[in-house]
Amino acid sequence: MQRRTLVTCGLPYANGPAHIGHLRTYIPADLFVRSLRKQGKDTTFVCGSDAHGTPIVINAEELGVTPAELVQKYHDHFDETFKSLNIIFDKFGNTESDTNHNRTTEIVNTLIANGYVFSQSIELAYCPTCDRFLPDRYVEGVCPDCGAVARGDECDQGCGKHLEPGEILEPLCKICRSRAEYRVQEHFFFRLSEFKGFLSDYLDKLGGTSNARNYALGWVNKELHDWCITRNLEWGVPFPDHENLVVYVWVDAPIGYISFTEEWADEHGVDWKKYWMNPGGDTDIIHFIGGDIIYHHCIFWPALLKGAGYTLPRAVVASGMVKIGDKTFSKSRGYVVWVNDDYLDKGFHPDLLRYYLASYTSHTKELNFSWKVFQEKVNNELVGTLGNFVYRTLLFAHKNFGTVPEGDIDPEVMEKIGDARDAVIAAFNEYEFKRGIDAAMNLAAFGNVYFQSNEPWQLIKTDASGAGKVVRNCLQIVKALAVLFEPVMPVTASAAWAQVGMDAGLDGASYDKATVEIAVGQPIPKPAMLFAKIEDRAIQEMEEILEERVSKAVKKKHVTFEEFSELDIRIGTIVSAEPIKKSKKLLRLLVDLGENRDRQIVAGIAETHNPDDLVGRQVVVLANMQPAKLFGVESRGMILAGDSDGAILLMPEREVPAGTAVA
RNA sequence: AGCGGGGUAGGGUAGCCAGGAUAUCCCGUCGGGCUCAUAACCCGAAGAUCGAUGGUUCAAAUCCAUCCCCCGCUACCA
Repeated sequence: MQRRTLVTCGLPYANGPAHIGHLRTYIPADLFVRSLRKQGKDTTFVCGSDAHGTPIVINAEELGVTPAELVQKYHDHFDETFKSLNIIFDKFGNTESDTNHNRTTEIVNTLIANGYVFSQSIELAYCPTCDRFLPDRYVEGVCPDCGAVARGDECDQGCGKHLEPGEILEPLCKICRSRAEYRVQEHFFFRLSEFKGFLSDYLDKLGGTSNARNYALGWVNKELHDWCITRNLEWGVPFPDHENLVVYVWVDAPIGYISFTEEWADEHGVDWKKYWMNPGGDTDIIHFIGGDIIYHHCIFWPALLKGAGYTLPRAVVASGMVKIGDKTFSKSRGYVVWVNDDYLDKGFHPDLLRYYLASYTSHTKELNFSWKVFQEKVNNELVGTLGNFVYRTLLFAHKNFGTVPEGDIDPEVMEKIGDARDAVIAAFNEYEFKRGIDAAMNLAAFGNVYFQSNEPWQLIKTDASGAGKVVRNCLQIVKALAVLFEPVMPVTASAAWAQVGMDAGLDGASYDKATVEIAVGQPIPKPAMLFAKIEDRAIQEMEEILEERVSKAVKKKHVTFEEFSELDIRIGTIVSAEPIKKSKKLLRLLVDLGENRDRQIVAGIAETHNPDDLVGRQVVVLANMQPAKLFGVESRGMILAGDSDGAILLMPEREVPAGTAVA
């Protein structure tokens, strides 16, 4: 009995449009699925929109629409965008579907029945000003373990520990910056800690990429905390018997993988349980995800599945993140390239992007997106090597023969093709997409050498059958290239396939077709070029768009005189200055601002200024700066300074009384 | 400072997990060839103490240790 494979992609969050970063996961996954099918493997490919969670609720609120409307909008957007790129899922679902609600409820109930869920009354951050319980990502406070400033769900700058709701100290509402208070509420927890031993064994055997496995093992070897799986929201899957609570989005999102499979199976008369309720059975589940959600897929998710008795994933393939111009993706800073606005709508062919993203570097490494590199790869590799070989071969064949001419296939040529095919298959199966594509591209380069060194354009004058033989060998290579490149560039590969006169489509063609001798007499129609060069102008335009987006993002808005008047800027005299322990940049200053008491101000000038030299100097101070604690020292004001290669302190032209106003 | 990712010819990259004999590929530079092909293609050359030091080994870009540097996020730059 043949094993079947289920491939999934991390669910796009239905809260914004698709950008290039998304594609780093989806394109290789699609490539992988196509490659499996070319090996004759029974493969199903599912994905869908992640519909729940706080950001969607808040964003919908701001836009004046319902969460459901917002989700539908982006669901349709992703669905269309993926299709435009020929990323073809068997099912692209939505975690808000009835199937997913039902499946999530069933799994939660099973976990409860199996004793893996317990309830506990916990204190949760509640903002009296906003009148709501604060989701963890809207809470800021102090890490209970290391004392660093932390986010509600993770001590992201200190010890890196995952924080459960209610753990954080001194909570602050991130929305209105006011002090949050704790209110007691009953919540439900998943006994993740009981799965430590299981996870340790499981991860040892987990397939996929090593970055996922190693990262997760690092966590398992530490301490696993039980996991709060309920939230105060009205949008999501209700927690059984508790109408005011929904299931945490990270529970129902991956369950989407199951429910999408169910929906697909129902539509095709297949039993979904063979996939998901078949532990130790004959199904391989492979998750493709971005490197940012390894924790959820390698820790929480397998524990949930184990606890509820479902099939465990066999592999997790985690892609490296995409950067832009060496900067991390950031919508707010303008470092983003949109799939539609910046690529498809500009008329670039989807296959080019597929090629670039899959072949530039190893799948697990960071990829620094650059229009310049994109252009170089297209023009040199796709146009110069692959496109040129195919076109020169086809045009020569068409002009001189019109059909596939007679002539034996060189054993050396067939061997090269066979080697390339094997290398491509092996590499793709190991998630080494670049290596596989390089192997295919090497075959094209070999084709150019073969054509060049055999000089058919000379032979044709004196020895037509000799030229024919060379041409048939080259056509064989073209045929093989079409097969090998189909997973990467399905549209272009199909075009090449048709151009060598194959009448059946390339879609169902197995890898083995690469070494099936091309039939003599098959018509070779007039070819069209597979790839067009990308002009400098087009790239320049794209670079300008990106630059403009970045500069727009950092541009500051105008302020009114009234707004400016709210700033209390005064001249003060530094009374004392001393370094702050453990900090290399900060000084603790006492400044006379003409008030009863000197102000304590923390300034980040330790690297450029000696404390002793500062005493007695006059500086310009923003006196009504929001007080803040830096390294545990309260700062009530801000010293103004030029920011150029270190701090350049602003000073008055001549000495004035401390407290003199600046306007 | 914490966490993450890196340091391989002028630029960008592969190889590192499973250590071996001329370190990959793309671009650039220099010289040559070809003219079927999208000024494409082919051949050749120069160019790398594989971040540093120490260790393991017959053998290290690859394994171990220590250190340095760069980038990103967060964070002290209030």
